[in-house]
Amino acid sequence: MARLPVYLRILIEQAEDEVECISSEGLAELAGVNAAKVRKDLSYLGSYGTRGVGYEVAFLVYQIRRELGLTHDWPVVIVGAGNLGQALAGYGGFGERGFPVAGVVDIEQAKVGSVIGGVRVRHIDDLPAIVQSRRVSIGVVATPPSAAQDAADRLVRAGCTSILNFAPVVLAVPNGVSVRKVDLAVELQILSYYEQRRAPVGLHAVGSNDSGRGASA
Amino acid sequence: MARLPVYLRILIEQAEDEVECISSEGLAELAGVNAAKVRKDLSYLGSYGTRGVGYEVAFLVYQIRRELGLTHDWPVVIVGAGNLGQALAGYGGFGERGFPVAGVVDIEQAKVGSVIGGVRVRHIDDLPAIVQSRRVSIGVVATPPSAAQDAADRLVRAGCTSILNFAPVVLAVPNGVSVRKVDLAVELQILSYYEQRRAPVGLHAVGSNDSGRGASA
DNA sequence: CGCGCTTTGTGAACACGTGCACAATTGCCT
DNA sequence: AGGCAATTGTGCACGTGTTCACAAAGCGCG
Repeated sequence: MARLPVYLRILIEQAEDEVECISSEGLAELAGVNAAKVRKDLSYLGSYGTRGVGYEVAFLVYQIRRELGLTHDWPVVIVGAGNLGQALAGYGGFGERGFPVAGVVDIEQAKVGSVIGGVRVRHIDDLPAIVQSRRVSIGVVATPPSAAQDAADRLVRAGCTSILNFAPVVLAVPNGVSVRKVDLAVELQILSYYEQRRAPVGLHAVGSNDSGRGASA
Repeated sequence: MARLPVYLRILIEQAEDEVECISSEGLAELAGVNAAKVRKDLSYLGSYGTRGVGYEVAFLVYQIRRELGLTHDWPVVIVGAGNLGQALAGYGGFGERGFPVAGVVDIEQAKVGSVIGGVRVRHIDDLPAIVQSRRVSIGVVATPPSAAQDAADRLVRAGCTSILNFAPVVLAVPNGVSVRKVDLAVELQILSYYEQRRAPVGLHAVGSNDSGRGASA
């Protein structure tokens, strides 16, 4: 269930605000989803709330962390030290959320040696060493499209079993390797689709034609 | 349909390789989906292939572009000139795919004036002017979480009707405004979920337990 | 000119995720 | 101690998206 991470983030925020208990309805509103869905998701966890009261925030955080495998850090290695790779390495959000950057590698010698976000860029030939020594199982592909499949192959050979792919290509990987794709242009194209439907000829925009994630004000 | 952009990218690639005609099965394999799904998606476009032959690539590209509203460029404005905002602005992929960066704004005067990817960072107070003069309808939120809602509000007030949100928060927007969220940490957490399920106690990893997007090699 | 091969387009079964509604359970207040 | 209000957990119906399977339709070859 792809909603658990969202719940988790909200619950952690609530915990920081010293909220000890939250109802499914409250959590649903914060997450922008249906209350019944929240309950079903949480009950699927086997997690227990207390009827008449709600869910204990700290306990839920623990349970979701456990379910998501976030009881320990997952170091990630970034392949590709171009614009995107640099941004990802420099973006502090990964480390904070339990995904420290174990290394950044690139195929170009010219990029090797520079330091990004406290991590020195190493050559892609060092990938197996990094993956094994740091026990990395998640690789991030931040290369140009033409190099993405090679990057993925190298990650798999080095022992990574999960790949987060930012390149706009469909990666072929062996069975047992998970791939998730983030294609920024696709997101924009979906938005443009709704934009275009909104006002076909520049006429009065009408209808509640949102992307399915818009919330009323 | 969120798959059209994927088809489009593949078809454009095929066109560059001088492929003139493609079958639903071929396209399906390249896109990593079911052939029947491809046919249904394309027939939903009202687009016509020729039975016994396949689809004419150039015509399909045109049709999908039309459906997605990609017959003209959609300038975007980026709010937040931090790590992510800089990367997005510097990332050439946007402009190439029809989404030129019309401007980058930040609330901090210290960031104003610097040039990123050929675009000068301007103050967020200039947002309405940029949006109106460049006819921007898509805004990108690349701020820290705490500033994201304010950024979204400003975008909406300035006249944007679509928002691509990189901040890990649920944005509240008026009806008629589309929001799409890209949360990098969530993607990693989903991967960690599968990682954790893969080898509960470090035992022999088994099964075809992929994320639903893995392709066999 | 007709036959067979290939591929599209689509009707129908199926699976899945969603949302409602309600019984069960808990805590609180009297 | 008992009743009431609040909230969870879940059976059920519904809508959506997916997949199969097959008829319709075009192309090439004999």
